[in-house]
Amino acid sequence: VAKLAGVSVATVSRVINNSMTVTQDTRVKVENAVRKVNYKPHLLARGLRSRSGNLIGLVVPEVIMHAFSCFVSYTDDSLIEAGYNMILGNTHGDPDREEKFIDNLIRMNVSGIIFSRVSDKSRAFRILESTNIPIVVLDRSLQHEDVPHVVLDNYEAGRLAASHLYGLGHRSTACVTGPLEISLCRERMSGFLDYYREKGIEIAEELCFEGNFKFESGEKAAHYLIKPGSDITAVWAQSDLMAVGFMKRLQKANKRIPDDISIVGMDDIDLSAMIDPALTTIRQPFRQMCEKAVELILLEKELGRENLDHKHIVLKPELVVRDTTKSIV
Amino acid sequence: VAKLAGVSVATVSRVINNSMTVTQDTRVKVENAVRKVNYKPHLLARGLRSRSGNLIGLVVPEVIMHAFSCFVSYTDDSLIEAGYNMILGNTHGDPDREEKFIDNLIRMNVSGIIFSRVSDKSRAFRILESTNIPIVVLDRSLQHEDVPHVVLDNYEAGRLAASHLYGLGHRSTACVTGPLEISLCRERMSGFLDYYREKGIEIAEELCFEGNFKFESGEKAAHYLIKPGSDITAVWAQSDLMAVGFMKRLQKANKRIPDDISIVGMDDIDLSAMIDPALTTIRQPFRQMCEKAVELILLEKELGRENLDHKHIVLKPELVVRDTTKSIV
DNA sequence: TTGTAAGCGTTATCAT
DNA sequence: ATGATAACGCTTACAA
Repeated sequence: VAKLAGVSVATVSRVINNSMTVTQDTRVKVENAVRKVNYKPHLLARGLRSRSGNLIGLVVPEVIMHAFSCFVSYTDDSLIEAGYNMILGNTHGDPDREEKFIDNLIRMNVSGIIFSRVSDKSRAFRILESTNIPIVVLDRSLQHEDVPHVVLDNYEAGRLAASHLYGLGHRSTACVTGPLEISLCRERMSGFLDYYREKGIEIAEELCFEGNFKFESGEKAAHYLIKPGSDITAVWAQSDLMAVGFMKRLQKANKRIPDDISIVGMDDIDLSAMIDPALTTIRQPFRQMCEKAVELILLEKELGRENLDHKHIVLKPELVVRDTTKSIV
Repeated sequence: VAKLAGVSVATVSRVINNSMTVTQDTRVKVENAVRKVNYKPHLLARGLRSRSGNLIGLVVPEVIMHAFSCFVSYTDDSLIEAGYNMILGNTHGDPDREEKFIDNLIRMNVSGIIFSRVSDKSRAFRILESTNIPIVVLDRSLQHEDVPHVVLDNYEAGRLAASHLYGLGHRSTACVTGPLEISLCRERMSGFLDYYREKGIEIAEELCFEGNFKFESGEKAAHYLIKPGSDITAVWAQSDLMAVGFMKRLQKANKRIPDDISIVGMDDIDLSAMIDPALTTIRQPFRQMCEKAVELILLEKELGRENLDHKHIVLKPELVVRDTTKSIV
């Protein structure tokens, strides 16, 4: 290609990779030629030879859910910044697709995989163990796992919600969880329950409704939990969407928020600030999680998984008080 | 690799690519070997030689906006179905990033680019013209362009909103648009205005508020349009988010929806059905748009851009009537 | 039907 | 400091 400008292909490669073993003289010559032919190195061929491409895979269960579209956007940002390109896999919560896609990634020799697993049932790790591709688990981890990961302190999130409600005087509360096959949902619930337990209040099992993070399951939860005779004064939902569904059902039943029932959500999606009344919620630091995940995977690539000092990054949730919670003392 | 099982690499390649010039006998032999070593072809090396990889790029302005996260999800679905992998670029509405990313795609020799441009100002086409990579413009096209595209009939969407409101008896209406530098916003507005004009009603320029598709600009629009003395009875917002912002501001001012003012949105995002009252809106067939875009780009890859019969696919919007519009006759 | 060898666009090694 | 040349993992003429 650009060697039609005096030198050998090797030298061109050196110029492009800023090898310092090249004269200023020839460097300029090559750079001119490059500009003239408008030459662009082929990124994939590069990866082929040097055994290290510029591709990093991101695996998420559902792009259209707010939390994950944040992951997609923010991870992409950080990767681009670091000079990588992102290849995205949407598993739709299906372990088969998950496995298939990860297989694809391996076959592309990606430099790393950032992985938000479908559920605790994910089998995909078996495949990954046989390679030495750097991997970081994002958001959905298992407690006992040794794999590097970046997660929220979900137990603390539960305690935070509980402490806010308890502080406002609520003694009779309920909890709407995500799918309990996802371990972070169990952790959140434990945090919530434990806090109340420490205060001498045992939340009955019937007051924990298992939803699926979506709007409709929030509505269902309200239907199930708020019966005539129920004395619940507050609820924590493990996603804002469920919280909003809960509110909608309540408003239909002519309950007033927060006067009759206080509600806390989780995630702090845009919607939370838009609705009326605006939702009190627990914010997850999505952007920071993605930044850390990218940092970690780059580090892992450089040092090897074994030599990683801090393989486990745990970030803190933050309480955002708006208008759906109210003191009842 | 797997040629340690009797044959030559060429034969292995033939087996894997289902070349029919191979004996059932050796085929079985090779397949066994492949299974034994758990051999996986390198997808990128493949693309290098055969000049046709399995990668297709998707360029969107903002992953976190609902419409675009639909594009991401649905396009990925269709691509996976067709045996491709998607590489995603989030341009954040920045022509520079757009250009840079498209450059990257070209340098990876992707088999195609599906492209939802930043705005009419996008310079990226200049780069693309110099290659013969198949390209399909999704959603945001320019009227006079010859590039293959898949778009909504935005003019018709405007007419649809207008005809619904006119049919309900609304004679004094306003319109909240997206950024007018995006041509589809202008088309939508024209459709809306033209319909009313044909009925003998000229909508004054001051009654068209230019927003940016987001919630806040809907609030601003309401603040601007609904002054004391204004006799507007209905509004069309070019995005559901703006419609919801509009509603929120109205509710704050103690206007009743739809009794005092009818509202029509656009997109039919999940939120529309969640809020109270549920939003009447114009639905875009996002899934279908993505399917068509993938079909088109595959066809373009096969036939060449010149031999494409139908380069321009225009899909129809659909009115979804809910609770924010009401007859005033 | 199968093997041999060339080639895709890079980088890495080894002379020079 | 630079040039040949091999190599990366695959596909594809062409020859056998």
